[in-house]
Amino acid sequence: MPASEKPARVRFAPSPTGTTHLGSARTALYDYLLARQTGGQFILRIEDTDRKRYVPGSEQELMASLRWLGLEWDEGPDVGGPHAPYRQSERKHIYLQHALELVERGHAYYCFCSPQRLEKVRQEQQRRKELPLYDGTCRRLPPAEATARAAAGEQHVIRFKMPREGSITAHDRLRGDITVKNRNLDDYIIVKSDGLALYHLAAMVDDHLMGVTHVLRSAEWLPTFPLHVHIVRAFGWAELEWVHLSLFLKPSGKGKMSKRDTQALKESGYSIFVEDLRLAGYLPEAVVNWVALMGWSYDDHTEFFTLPELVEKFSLDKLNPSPAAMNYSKLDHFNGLHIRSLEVSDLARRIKPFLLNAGYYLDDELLLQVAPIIQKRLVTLDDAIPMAGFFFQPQIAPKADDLVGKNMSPARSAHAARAAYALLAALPSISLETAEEPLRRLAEELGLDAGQLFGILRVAATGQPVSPPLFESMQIIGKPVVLERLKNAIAILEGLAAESPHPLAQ
RNA sequence: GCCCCCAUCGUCUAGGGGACCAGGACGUGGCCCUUUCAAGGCCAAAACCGGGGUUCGAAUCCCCGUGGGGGCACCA
Repeated sequence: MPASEKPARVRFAPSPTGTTHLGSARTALYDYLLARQTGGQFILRIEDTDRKRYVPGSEQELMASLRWLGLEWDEGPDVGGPHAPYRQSERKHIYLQHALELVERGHAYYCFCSPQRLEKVRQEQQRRKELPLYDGTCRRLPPAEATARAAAGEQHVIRFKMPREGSITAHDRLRGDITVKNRNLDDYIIVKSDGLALYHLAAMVDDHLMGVTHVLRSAEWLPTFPLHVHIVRAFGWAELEWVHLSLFLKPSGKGKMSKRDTQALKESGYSIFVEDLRLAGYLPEAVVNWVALMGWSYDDHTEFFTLPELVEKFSLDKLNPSPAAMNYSKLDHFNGLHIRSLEVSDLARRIKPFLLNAGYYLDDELLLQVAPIIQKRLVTLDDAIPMAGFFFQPQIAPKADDLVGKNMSPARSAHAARAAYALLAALPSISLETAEEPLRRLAEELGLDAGQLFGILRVAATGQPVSPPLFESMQIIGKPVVLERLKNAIAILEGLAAESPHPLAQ
């Protein structure tokens, strides 16, 4: 185990504004891995300071998705912890108190400008192709006057008083030192007129109060990163270890996912939402494995990882700063790999809800027999429905054309089926051991390829031209039912032969 | 427009001055195996954005271009 990091207290801090997507899942995964690897804590904090964007139910979905992925947190809104509450909307007074401290110490000031005026200023700046920054009107107010006006109840916000000169250098774990001139930074609003803090203040206050050591977040935060460091330094708090993770790009690699891309992706059967992937039959193990490898690598030859293995092998030093396009065919590959590594009973357990959902009556014993023969063939759990649904249907309805053997006439197919019926009927039971050899000999006697005969039997017994292995399937279906279905197939083939316009065609 | 980040096969990546006519994985093509479909095995095609430096030597370090991406809210 790499002991390079001290016990890390990390936080995953999503805002409850929508459905959990893969980018969040990866951040949470890395948080979890770092915490578990170093013997630290994984904190879940809900950043719900913007009540306008709050989506009811998203918090529940978020927690369900994290738990589905196997990422349990040590402290959070539902499990509590030493720094509760873990929901920012419940910590309003804490932020306000800290903002006032900043005002008193000259690092922040009251601003009484109306949103309308600010909008006008911004438009003018943009027309003049300038950086749209606050023009500093209230920054020049005498502090005593500003405090008096605020105390008198005048509408106001609190802005951070950005130094006008010089620059700030902050360290990012993946990119090294990042230096920005202070004049390119704004006097950001840190407390809104409703008294609630913005992310910039709230997150920094919480990270400090909660003893967070490492901040892992998306690279989208890089532009405001210097502001956050300014705030931390204004308070005189300990510097954090900043890790800005690479962005996730849409599969084409051209930019991040938009609403439209998200919809288009769904139509092709994939999704960036964890919930959708679960519903589509992906294993949490596969999603974790796939997402872990987008922006992180171990060595050249190992790519298959379980969560415990990732806890052991993960390292911040192997993180890659460049944006990564999502490769869904690789997700499919990982899903197949993880499905194949499952115990049969586990696989059966996971397939069950998909079969049930598709309306198939479920016999657990039967499912346990079916699972091993489809295990190598599944890409998603959902694939079990078209692949093995017939096992759970009392009736099958093979298509007449499918029953005709390859390069054979209906009459000849019927003849072959009758011969196979006689052979199988005489067997004590049907299995690979008992039926394969005799059937191969029969094919030879009939002048057929084994594939031609087996094809007819496959469609007759399973109702479909593509199925799990024939003998294993027939064994599961059972001799009486196989014979009954074969009889039915013979009847269909004979009917087809009777109406055939080419009686001589063989 | 301004600020910031990034830059190796189609995609995810290894590589941190000589071990690289650049390795692995997905995908693609071919072959083998084979009762269908898979799985598995083998093989192949496929990349260091460009230009300058530094150096005996650069995919690797520096600079400049170019390209791509992100951000510029009383959102997070």
